[in-house]
Amino acid sequence: MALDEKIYELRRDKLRQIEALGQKAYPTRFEFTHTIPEILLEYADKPADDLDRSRVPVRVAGRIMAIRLMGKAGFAHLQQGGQKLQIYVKSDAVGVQGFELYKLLDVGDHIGVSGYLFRTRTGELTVHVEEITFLTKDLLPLPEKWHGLTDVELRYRQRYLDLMMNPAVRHVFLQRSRLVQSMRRFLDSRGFLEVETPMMQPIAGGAMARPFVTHHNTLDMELYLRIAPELYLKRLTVGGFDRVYEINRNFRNEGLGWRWNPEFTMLEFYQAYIDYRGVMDLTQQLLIQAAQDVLGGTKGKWGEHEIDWASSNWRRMTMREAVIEYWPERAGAKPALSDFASPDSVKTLVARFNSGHVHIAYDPKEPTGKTIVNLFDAATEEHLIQPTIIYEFPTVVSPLSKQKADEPDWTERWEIFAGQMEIANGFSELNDPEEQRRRFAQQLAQREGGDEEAHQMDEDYVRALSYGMPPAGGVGVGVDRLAMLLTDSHSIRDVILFPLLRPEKGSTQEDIPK
RNA sequence: GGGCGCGUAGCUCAACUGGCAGAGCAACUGACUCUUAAUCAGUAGGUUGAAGGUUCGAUUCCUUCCGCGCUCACCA
Repeated sequence: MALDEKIYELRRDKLRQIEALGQKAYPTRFEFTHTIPEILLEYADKPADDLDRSRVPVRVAGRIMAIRLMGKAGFAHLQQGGQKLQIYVKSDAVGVQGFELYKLLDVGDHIGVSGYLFRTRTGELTVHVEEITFLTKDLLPLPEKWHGLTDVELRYRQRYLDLMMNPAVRHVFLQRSRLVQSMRRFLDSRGFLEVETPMMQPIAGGAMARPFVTHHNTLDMELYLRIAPELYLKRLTVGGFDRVYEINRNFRNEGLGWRWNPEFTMLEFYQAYIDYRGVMDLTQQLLIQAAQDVLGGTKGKWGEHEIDWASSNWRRMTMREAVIEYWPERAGAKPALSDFASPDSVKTLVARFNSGHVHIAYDPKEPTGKTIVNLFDAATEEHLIQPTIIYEFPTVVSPLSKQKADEPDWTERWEIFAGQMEIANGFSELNDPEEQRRRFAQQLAQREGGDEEAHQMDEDYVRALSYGMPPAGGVGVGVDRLAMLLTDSHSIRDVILFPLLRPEKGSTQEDIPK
């Protein structure tokens, strides 16, 4: 028998003894006067004399995180809302039966106590307990008390223990919640309507990624988990919702990594009658507001760096300007704008870039715009720590964006980078149905050329555009990555409560031997 | 899929060059009515991830497998 099974049995036995003392094993409620955070807020600064004079009566509940027994008295710490409060239990005050109950308690149990507040000799605010109410038994032992839980796998698999034992982890998820609230407040106050669009889609559109596939039995049809809500949100702008947004999960069947999780949360919003410049400004404001709401200021620690979200610290440059700006010294003289103009000149640029130590893959068959994006990623991404807006993206990688009026090979599209991550993507929405059909056809050709991520044709979407979609700007914001940046977390798994893990052995039906 | 690293008690970690598998916490028993990493005395807890190999002898060296982490590739 493993130790935790022994402890389980021992504690079940204690639970029976607790019942024998007249307590319910799993009571349904406990009336409290304060939460532990409320008590700390109200009485943390009250001197001992005041407490003795007023004898503040309290009823509080919490989980026992430490317990010390000394003959006929003892101390314990209760935890609630991530905060701890000490209780003092002595036989004289709780009676023989009450003290028998106290002796049957373990670290991890939930109890409620009533009594009054006082300060110990060392000055710690403490509840002088007069009655203990047993609430719930912890049948399994908690992690070790001062090293806590550090095993990364256990932290993710048993996040509840992680949250219980590691206050910093709890704080990250509180911050994440604040972030989402901030974004909702920002958009709601500007007249945006929050909507929910399909997660299961017959065509996985709106981004370039491999989708998850599932099957609906009654309709006997293949469905894809969405890779983006984009095409549905834009159908809503056709329907007359001029300002819409959605905060929800996307699913992409790709690799995992420090900034990639197969399911991730994205904010997408669309506003009619403004272009990519309009949503660029709006998104910058949204991010600054979010930073202020989460950080309480504009500056946040990011590893060895400090990211400053203040508007004065943002930079804006075109993709081509960025490649020029961050062109590595060892690759020779900086390119000129004209070097991006033709397939041949871009090919020469790649050759020059690769003559340095860096090397990017180059496929002569791929469209020139794709090559330029590869060049951009290789040359600049590591430099983009502070908030930076990169605008004007090649048309060939932007099948849903409007072209620049004077340069049809380029679109009115931008991305925001910070902490070496892409965190937002926006553009003037392509609303010409015929051009949209041509772009889809172009994507199909790439798909036939072996690009599994190329966009699929969506006839219903083209039909919607044919009814006339107002000019609009739209944006996607990676909520998880933004949460990482605002909480100094360096793995996306640290901002997702239950990140995807390989299933635990013995956790599924198939693993159980017959 | 490639590379690097890790796997020892429930948790956090030791074990020298290959030589009797250990400590703290948690657990159990006892003492203790202001402790807070409570203290003191005692008890129990292990197929060292698995299988095989080398060796008088393997936690240690080798091989394969399993699991996990990091990283690269894929991810516009």
